[in-house]
Amino acid sequence: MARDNSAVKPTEAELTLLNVLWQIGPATVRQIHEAVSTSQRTGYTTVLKILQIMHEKSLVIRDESNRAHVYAAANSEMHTQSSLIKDLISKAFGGSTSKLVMRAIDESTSAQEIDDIRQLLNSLEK
Amino acid sequence: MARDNSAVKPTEAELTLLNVLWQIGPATVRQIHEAVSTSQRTGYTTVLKILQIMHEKSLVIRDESNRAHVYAAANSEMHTQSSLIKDLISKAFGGSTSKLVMRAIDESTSAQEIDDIRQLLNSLEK
DNA sequence: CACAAGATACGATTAAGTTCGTATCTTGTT
DNA sequence: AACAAGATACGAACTTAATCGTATCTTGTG
Repeated sequence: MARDNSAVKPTEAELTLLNVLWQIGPATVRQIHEAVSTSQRTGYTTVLKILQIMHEKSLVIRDESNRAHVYAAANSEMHTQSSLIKDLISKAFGGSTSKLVMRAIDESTSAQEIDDIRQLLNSLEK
Repeated sequence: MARDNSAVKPTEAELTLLNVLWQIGPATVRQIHEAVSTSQRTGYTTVLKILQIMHEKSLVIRDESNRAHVYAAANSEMHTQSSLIKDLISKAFGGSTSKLVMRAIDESTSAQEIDDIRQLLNSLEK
């Protein structure tokens, strides 16, 4: 029986690749490697290997119909973000969402962002 | 030259011990081990070893004046929470605090917590 | 002052994550 | 059909984390 992927927490390197996939959509190893290379130096086979491991963990799906396999994130960015945030809330904030929000907002938070958050709260009124 | 501890991200096991220290204050290995044992089975020397490593990393300070060393968190809970949250925002939310807050609040968030967050926003008005 | 209780120190083991070199396979083109 | 380009697969090396057994040290008490 395959492990439920929604419980798997991506590692740091894996998260980097997921960010690429969420941004550019399904892509070949070459494309992913190129995208990653703009911000860091990483070998092609390293990216390949990590994608293969992610495939085993079901963090990505892949289309093998062409010679160059096409990888895509198995879960949405939203879903993964929620899962990461819940993990942090339980491990470092005693389960309190409001404490986390309090720590998240600080002097470096722009007025625009604070406004966005206010809007969100208002939309919860109903 | 010693590494700046504010850049060190505690591992999961380390965070567990820090949570204990923040809760009960400076404590001996035995006390920490006892506190941890209520929720998980961990060997005494395992706790000791992790504390020693944390000491090397300057995540904790220790008073060696008594035979049983007394450990204390080197940084406040607030400081560490802020640092963990910033790390997550940059790695999984493209640097957007508002996106993180949006994901943090969901159907499981209590009315009380939402109210607390609203209060926080109001206090930012000025 | 010896000893036992209980403390720290140390080293070994295991697992996971990251990286990359090399081998092998596939396929379009000559 | 052979070759070269470029793809995947595989395995090894290295690092960090986590766990714990054993050795050693310290000290109050008889």
